[in-house]
Amino acid sequence: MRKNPIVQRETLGAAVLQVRSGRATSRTTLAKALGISPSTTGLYVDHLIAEKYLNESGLNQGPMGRPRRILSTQAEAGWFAGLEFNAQRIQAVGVDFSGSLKMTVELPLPADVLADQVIKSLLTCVAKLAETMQGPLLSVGLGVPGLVDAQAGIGLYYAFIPDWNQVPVADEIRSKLKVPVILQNNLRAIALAERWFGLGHGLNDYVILGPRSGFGIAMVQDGRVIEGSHHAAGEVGRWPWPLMEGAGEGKELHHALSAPATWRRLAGVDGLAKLPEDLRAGLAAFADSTGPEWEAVCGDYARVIGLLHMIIDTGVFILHGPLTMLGERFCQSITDAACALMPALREGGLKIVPSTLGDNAGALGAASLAMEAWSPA
Amino acid sequence: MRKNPIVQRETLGAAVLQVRSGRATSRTTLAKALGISPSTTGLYVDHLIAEKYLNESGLNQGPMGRPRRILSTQAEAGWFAGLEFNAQRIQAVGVDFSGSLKMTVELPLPADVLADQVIKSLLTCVAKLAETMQGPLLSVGLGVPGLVDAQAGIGLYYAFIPDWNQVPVADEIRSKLKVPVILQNNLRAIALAERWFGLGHGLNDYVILGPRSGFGIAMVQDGRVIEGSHHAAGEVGRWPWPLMEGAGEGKELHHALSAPATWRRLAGVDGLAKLPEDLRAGLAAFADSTGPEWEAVCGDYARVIGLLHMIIDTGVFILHGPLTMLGERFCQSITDAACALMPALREGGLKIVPSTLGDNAGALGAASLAMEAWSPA
DNA sequence: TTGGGTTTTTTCGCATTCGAATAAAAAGCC
DNA sequence: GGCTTTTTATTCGAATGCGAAAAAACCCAA
Repeated sequence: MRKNPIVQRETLGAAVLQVRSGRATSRTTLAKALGISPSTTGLYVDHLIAEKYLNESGLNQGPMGRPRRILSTQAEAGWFAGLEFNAQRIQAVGVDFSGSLKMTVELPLPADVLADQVIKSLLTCVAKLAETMQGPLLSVGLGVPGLVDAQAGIGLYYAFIPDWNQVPVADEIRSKLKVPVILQNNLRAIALAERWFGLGHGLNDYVILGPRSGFGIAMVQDGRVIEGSHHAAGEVGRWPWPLMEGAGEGKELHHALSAPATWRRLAGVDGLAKLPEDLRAGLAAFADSTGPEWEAVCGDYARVIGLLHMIIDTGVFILHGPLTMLGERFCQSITDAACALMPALREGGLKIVPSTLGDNAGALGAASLAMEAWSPA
Repeated sequence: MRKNPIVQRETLGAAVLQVRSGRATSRTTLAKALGISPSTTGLYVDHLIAEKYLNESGLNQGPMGRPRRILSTQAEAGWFAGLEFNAQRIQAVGVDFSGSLKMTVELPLPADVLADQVIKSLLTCVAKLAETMQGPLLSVGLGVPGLVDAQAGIGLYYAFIPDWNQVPVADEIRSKLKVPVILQNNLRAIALAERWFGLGHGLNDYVILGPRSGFGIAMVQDGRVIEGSHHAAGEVGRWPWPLMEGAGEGKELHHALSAPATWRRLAGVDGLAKLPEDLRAGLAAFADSTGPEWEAVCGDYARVIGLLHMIIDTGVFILHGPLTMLGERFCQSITDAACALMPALREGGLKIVPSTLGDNAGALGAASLAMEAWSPA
């Protein structure tokens, strides 16, 4: 038997993350992934197995040599809650310790909802999840709309909930549930969701395009989400647009590229026209569209994405939200238009792809937050 | 006496950096800055003093308690070379171990210079510096124009030196001088120069605006320079401009905002007009200018900076290069124009300042690279 | 079946790093 | 001047993490 006392909780958490993500499958690969020695890694793994967070699930014989003892996360060790909301609804997911989505809950919010009630409803969602999820709740991730101070756990501002100003959501929920609560902006949470549940698996640099009721982006550089000095990185929705004309009401990127605006432009109707009941379906109808409207929309997207690409020189743009219904062709049209407008992009390898995640990407991202933040007691 | 054997070279280097920058002035503050225990810090400092890299320069009595034993770097311990070049000239600086600029060398390059001769000339510059600098050369930093793979030490591409393609500059120079050689793009080196010699002292997030023969930016986020997946972050010069018109020859940001273009626009002459002999002086003449040309130039700058600000939400923009001759008022005009065009910026606290560094900022940045990379043998 | 080759895991001694306690150096205060 | 208070630096035992070497587990070939 080996010596027992180990303490670095943070490293234990990191080890679990590596195993859960599949980046590390054995003690040796885990050692490399964590950058610590194989001997120490052995101790950590022993500890985690003793505490029932990990287990050994068989052997993996390579072409030669002693086979690896495969490590995997113990699904029953507990679960993570991912909560995301906007002014209309809360979406919540329960994810087991292995990182598998087990349950989704959706809760509509009344019109003109206030911060207090949002928090209460968030707790309701967790309670609902807890009814079916196995084991203890380990931590909670929160995807919050608007400006967010992730470090402090405070929701700074959100236009569509009147009193959403300097709300210490994280503390409020932590005090009720007695588990760690981690906060992040909606869209930045989605960036994490891509890493854990979507296309961002092996990626270290990518940008999330989030056209919903407005237009914003989230950037991942070197594996880290960019926050900005004022927590406002990626808030490009208030770019004046079209750029060269003067500023004015309605002349912002929000009004040109949001999901409703995109539908209106494709449908060729003005701002007063009623939106379809189901916007996603409404958009899907245009998946095979052509013509000047299509060109115009793609052109605007191309311009914005082109500019972004030349600034931060990232690898991939992942399109999110309702507009994914427009499919691959939409992304391809944008790529083509961008390369036509900006010859420099041809070499740079511009790549735009629709996300494979659905409507609950935000909640999944919140769950990712929870997973990334957790470490054993 | 304490025990002697210490090995973590990297930590020793980091300790010297903290002392040199003035962030740490005593053993205790150094311990905090490095995130290691005071006891260990004591050992490291002893070692560095024994090796003549640091010394104790008196006491600093606080309001109470035992006074701090002030640590400082030993200027005579050696020196760093900072080299920067473009197609016209090399600039080189010698910086002593305390980080003080001691010497500058400038060497013009012949027209149509090739990579080989650039490298030879770089070595000539180092030799010239070595004649007067005291102590051993410790490391060399290189500010290279164009695309650069900093990690690999390779100059990838530069339009104005014909055979500047995949040049392993770092290795070539290292093999001659037998000291570490660190590479970085020109403008990104300037970003470091601001931190060590200029306005970026306490800053962790800022953007360098570099209008010279073209237009590019360098971004520092959380203390780290952003490189981009293809080493091309900040290469915004090929943005189509004016944005909404189609692409075309000469319709790029380069051609609107470069230093020569700015002069031409302010002077109201077309692209064929001859540039003044001394562009800096020529620009300085417009420092008190007004009128539609001034407005137009500031408007374009305002648009670009505004867009950038909303994307990466950084704290400060530092203007570099010849246009600093236009002074504070230029920056103020841009700020005003940006806030007029983009109401969102008013809250965000947009701040634009001219750099206090002169023409040798690139070389100083290269020297900063050298300092940051060095650690004792 | 036995022995070499290869890769993973563990053992074991060592030493760097830490923490708590101690010493040191000054100021203020009676 | 001695006392306490406060902050900085050092001492010293304890222990975490590392490296080298050994052990383990598997393949393959003779």
